Amino acid sequence: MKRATSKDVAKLAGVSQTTVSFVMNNTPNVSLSEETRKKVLDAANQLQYIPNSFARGLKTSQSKLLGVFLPTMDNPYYPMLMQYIEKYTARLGYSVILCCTYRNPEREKAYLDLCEEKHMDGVIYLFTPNWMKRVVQLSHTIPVVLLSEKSDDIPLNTISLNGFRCGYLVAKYLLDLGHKSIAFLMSSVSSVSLTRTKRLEGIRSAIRDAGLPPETLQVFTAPLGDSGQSEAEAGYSIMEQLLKRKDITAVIGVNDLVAFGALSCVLNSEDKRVPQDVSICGFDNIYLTTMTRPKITTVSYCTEALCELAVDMVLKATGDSDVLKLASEPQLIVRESTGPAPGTSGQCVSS
Amino acid sequence: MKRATSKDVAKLAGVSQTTVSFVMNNTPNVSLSEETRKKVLDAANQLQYIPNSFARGLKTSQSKLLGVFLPTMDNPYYPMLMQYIEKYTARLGYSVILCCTYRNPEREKAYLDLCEEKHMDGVIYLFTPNWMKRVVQLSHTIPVVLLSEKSDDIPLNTISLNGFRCGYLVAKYLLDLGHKSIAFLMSSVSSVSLTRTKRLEGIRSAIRDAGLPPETLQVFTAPLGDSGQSEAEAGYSIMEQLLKRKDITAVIGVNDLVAFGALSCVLNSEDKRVPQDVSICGFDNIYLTTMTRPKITTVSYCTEALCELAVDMVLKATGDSDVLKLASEPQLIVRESTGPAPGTSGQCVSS
DNA sequence: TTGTAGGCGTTATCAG
DNA sequence: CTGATAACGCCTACAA
Repeated sequence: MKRATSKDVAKLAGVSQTTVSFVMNNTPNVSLSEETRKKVLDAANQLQYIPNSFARGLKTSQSKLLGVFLPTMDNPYYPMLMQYIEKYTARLGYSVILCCTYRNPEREKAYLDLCEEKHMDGVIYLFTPNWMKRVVQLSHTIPVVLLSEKSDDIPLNTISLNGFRCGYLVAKYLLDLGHKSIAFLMSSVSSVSLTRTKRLEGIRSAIRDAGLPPETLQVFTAPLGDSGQSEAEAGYSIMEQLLKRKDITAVIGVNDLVAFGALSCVLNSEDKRVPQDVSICGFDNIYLTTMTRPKITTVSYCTEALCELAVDMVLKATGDSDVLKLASEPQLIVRESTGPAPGTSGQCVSS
Repeated sequence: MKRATSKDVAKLAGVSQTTVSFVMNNTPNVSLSEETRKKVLDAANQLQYIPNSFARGLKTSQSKLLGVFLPTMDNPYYPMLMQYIEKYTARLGYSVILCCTYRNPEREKAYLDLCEEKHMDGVIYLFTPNWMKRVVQLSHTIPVVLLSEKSDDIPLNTISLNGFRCGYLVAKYLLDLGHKSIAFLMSSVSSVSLTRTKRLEGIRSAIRDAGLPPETLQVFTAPLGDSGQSEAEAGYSIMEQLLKRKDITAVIGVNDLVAFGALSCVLNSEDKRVPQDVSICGFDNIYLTTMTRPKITTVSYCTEALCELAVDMVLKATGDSDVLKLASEPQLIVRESTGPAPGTSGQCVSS
């Protein structure tokens, strides 16, 4: 049973294809009689007419498709953003294609090609591209927005997550709480990402500003397993080591997953408590951080708003307009997993 | 700058469009000279020729698009399946459109329509549809596969998660461990789903088979917040109540998220320990279950294999062939969160 | 082995 | 206000 075409509708309604098109699209600057309109609508309904998007695309070269690039779904951060994007685009009449790269440049490139082939109306990157050259090239054809870390030398619209500021915020907060020996926990995948590097820089900067020595921060990187859960594993295993030491009083996970792993570890130890003995915090504000007890202190970027903004930018972009660079103002979300350093009176020195 | 078309390539290569088409598609039963082939390939390369999928679709009515329906991304179970599906389809040259319904029938219907409009080559449902009539209708046009609970009266290809068996497995396991008073924890969204009902039936059946009274199982439902994290919240808050009682020795979450919430609660209590005082387990085998300490006992359905199977079914389906019904054979994954009932010698009675 | 020609279902430009 | 008619870019008999 073949699908009804606009021609069929026209025939049934006793009008021309053109008229059908006008009615279906509510074409402006065309006024048709109520009668014709109704006739067409009825016919369309009766035949269950659904416009063929191929034909339409051929004419309009609009696909109503958006490509969303992400490295993995294993970190809930990405599905969360994905969902925000989907929720918003659906309202605008666009659909979303999942472009999961697994941090594999080949896959990334393949999806980039796909974007052209399918004439996607826009591309949103939730991480820093690996094929920068190709992405920039693509951006001449299709609007691209990066929702990740900003790199000044990239000529692409980007909404920066402002990793530096995130790191600074967290570190300043811990420093104000009296912590003098802080650990930064990275999984090995972390090293890849610009965002994560920036977070580290931010932390270091806060320490410097506080007049403390660089040794205040110690960085630990766990070897990587193969699967995504290894981020939490990483946090757990590094924390196991750290528990043997007396000096560390605060732990910053490179993201919430790592922080979660670290927290699990401490929760399982007999002698240490969070936050009385160790403070733990992360970045991203994924839902996990509110599901644990204690709930995890973290940094949020108003992700939903940023996602909507990214969509707006991508859809509004008119050809090669000026490159837009925005930075989110991250917010520290203090919850239960952080507190004054042990042996401190605990006054919060912040302004 | 307009995209190159096959006509451009033909002109540059000094051949006809037809030849270009032949070369690009490696059309069988056509042998062209190495020379022409190379000429065309070079020209295509030089012009960065990418076939226009609209035009191609218009002829072939294939979109190389798959619609994946899921209720939410908040439960990691769904992103996990989504990722499995994406990983596999990408290899087969298909892309995936995220159809997130938020359990809202209107959205679901809208996406169903979209599937027709975009001529998707297949649709995979990761939950039980709400517009069964519409889905069945759609299935006459587009292959549909359900990866969820089987309902005998639904004329759709389905891979059943076999919720009944899942419930049975878990219950039998706990019963064998000597538990005589078991709680089943549901969030209020759970009540919607067929899968979850089946799990409950399976549990009850196991109890019956063990010759124990129905009161062995007590069912608790938490009121629903608005967001997805409330599944874990539900587990947590119900567990808070249960901790005040002495009778319950084992808790089954309607899914891993609920189980996780329950676990968090117990972990935070002073007097109870998992699994010594309470056993906790769930369903789905999401990555969270291995991230906690103790790791959570759960049921797995070999989801990756099932996802690939679903994709195969959807792509191989030739028109209205016979409806295929498969059932997964779920596997109990015993981890650290379950153990013998308190006061039991703890022998495992299982064969 | 290669080229010609027609059509897929829309939209858009013109006349009427 | 409505109706022919011509593309859009590709595929595919069929012809050469």
